[in-house]
Amino acid sequence: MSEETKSLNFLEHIIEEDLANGMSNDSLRFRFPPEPNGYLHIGHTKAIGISFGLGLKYNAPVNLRFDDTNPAKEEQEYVDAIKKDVSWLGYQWAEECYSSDYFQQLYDWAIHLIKEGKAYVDSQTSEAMAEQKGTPTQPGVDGPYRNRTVEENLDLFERMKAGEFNEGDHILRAKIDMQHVNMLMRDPIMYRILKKHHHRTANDWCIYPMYDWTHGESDYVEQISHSLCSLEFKPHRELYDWFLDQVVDANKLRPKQREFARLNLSYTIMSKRKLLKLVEDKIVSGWDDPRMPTISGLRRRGYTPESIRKFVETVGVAKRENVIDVSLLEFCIREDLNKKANRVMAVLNPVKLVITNYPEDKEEWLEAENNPEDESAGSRKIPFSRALYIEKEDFKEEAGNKFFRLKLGGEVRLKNAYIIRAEHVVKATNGEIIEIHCTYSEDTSKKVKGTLHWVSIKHALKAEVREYDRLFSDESPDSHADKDFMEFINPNSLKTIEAFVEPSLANANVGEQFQFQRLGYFNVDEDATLEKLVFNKTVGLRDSWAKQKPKQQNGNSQKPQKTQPERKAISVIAQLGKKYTNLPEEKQLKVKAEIQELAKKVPYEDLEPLFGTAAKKAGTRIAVMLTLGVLLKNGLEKNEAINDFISKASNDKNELLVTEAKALL
RNA sequence: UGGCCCAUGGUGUAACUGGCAACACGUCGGUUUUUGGUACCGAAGAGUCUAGGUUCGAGCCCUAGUGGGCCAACCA
Repeated sequence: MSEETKSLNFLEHIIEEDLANGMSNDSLRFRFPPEPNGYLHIGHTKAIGISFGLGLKYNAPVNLRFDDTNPAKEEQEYVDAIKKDVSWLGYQWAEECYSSDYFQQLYDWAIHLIKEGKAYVDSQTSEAMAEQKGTPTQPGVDGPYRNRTVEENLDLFERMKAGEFNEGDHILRAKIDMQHVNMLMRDPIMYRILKKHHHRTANDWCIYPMYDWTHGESDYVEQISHSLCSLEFKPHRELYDWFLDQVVDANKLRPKQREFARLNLSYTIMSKRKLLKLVEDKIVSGWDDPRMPTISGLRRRGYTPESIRKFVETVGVAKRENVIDVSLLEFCIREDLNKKANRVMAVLNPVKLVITNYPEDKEEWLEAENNPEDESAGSRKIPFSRALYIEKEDFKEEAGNKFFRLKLGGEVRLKNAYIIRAEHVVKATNGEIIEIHCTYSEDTSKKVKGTLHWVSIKHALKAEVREYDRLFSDESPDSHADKDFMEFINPNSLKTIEAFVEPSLANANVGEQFQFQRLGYFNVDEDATLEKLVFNKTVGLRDSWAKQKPKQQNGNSQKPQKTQPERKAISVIAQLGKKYTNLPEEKQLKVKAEIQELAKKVPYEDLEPLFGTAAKKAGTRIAVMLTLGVLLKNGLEKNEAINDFISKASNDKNELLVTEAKALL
């Protein structure tokens, strides 16, 4: 088990430190706390992966806790969907918890706070309270009800609970500090009246606790050691700790909140509210539309749990804002499916190909390997006959020798079958090629450049294939202050094609995944019926030919990559010098030579200012000295500044510098 | 007229108590190949936002600046 130890992320460092400081491994406990008000998306996967991943790593329990404190937005449907998604991802929670399980405890603690004079009932309008709250740059002011007596507060709060008041009449607030620099500490609301049916507690309660009052206390009840959430909760930490301070028992574990940067994916959005809009506006067919970044969407699209977990792991955890390129997600799914998906042949944009020397009524069933990556996948038989379909793209009447596919007079291999030669084409009146006539040879041992996939027309099955493109045309659609994300909707994100697939697919099951050879990975959509197959394109294969084509079009086109302006030689030298004294001798020689080479390009005007380099920066001075040496050798006259610089350096305490200086004396 | 957080190749993440900036994706080239896939080999690409400071030595510590993000819902 001497696997190379992977470096730890900052959360793991925190845990290691806690462990080193005496926390026992047994007290490690994590939680994933979604609000059941929508579907989970790829962004949540990161949070899930972090907490559950830590649970796996430290062999610690992880709770799934539904943060259900707002009955106006939450529904059982979402609870079920979330549970399904988390288990589908392959994680097992220790306990299924609900914030609503703690309503009574929270209420009791609230009473305690009131009695301590740390919470009070406010009876103003929300507008009035907002006004008193101030702004980030202006302190707030105390409201008129702030100093109600404990008795009055107790009485009012009990009557709030008893349902005597209407929504909005009163709220319970913590009494902290209206002038606090952190807005969240300006007497935050703990309870509001909500006369709504709750999906679990039904009508037992008409007062509901707010997030801040609930979250830390729930972590405490569950004895969560590390409560991990995304960065926007950082300002809440102070409140989290304040609320905890009011109730913790010194003998029990005190949870700590730590924050990480949430995941952003290029060309998509990650906000539940905005995703909901796509659903409501019928831009997509539902939360599980294969174009959606939801877990259910990705699942339907053909992403595997393994690939998503790999993705999250690869992405890492830190505190910096990030936008991850979708290409990484695509890499993860390709890598996984390459190993798992059986290969089949399907033609998406067909053109008819007739093998003129193949008998009209003959058919053969040829052996085809199911997966070259997996011997145990075995093989199957596929039918071959005189009339086939191949991809339109795979034939050109004329083409250069970079084109490995079929052209007139050229030979190509039909995958798992014979080698054919294109003899001539039949065109429609509009010039479109409608048939390619070929001859075949049974000798399959010959080397040819290209191999094409195909289906036998007589045996092929029709299938609907849905190809997806990104939903948005902008890399970061919801981060434009001046534009709405809806403006970037890609109108062509779904393309439906009538395709022809090999007959072995007749009994493919919903969800089953295949590689359509040379095209990509596809799975059977749930819309498929006995009569009609429906496939989703999960992701295409890497295609280095597709990348070639644009290059050829604009001739010897220049790369789109930005060429960086060349750095000034002197700044490179200074950079190199900085580390000079720190290097092992061998490398020093290398760098020295490098500096001397660069020095040839340095004008004296660039060099002189560096004579003033602080005495301490020996490395830089050495680099300057080396450069100067080259300039002098190339005919530069010594002047006062130069002599001064050299003489000072030759008396330096750094031996390397002294050596170089003396060489110039 | 504030507070907090962040800053390393195109992207993301590393770099242990300060000591030769690494890994993955992507890009480019090559080898193999009955998938222009896979696998394998190789290359380019950052000198760590800027300016100071501490140090023999700074991506890492300190100060200031710059840039970005977050903070004013009876949402979570």
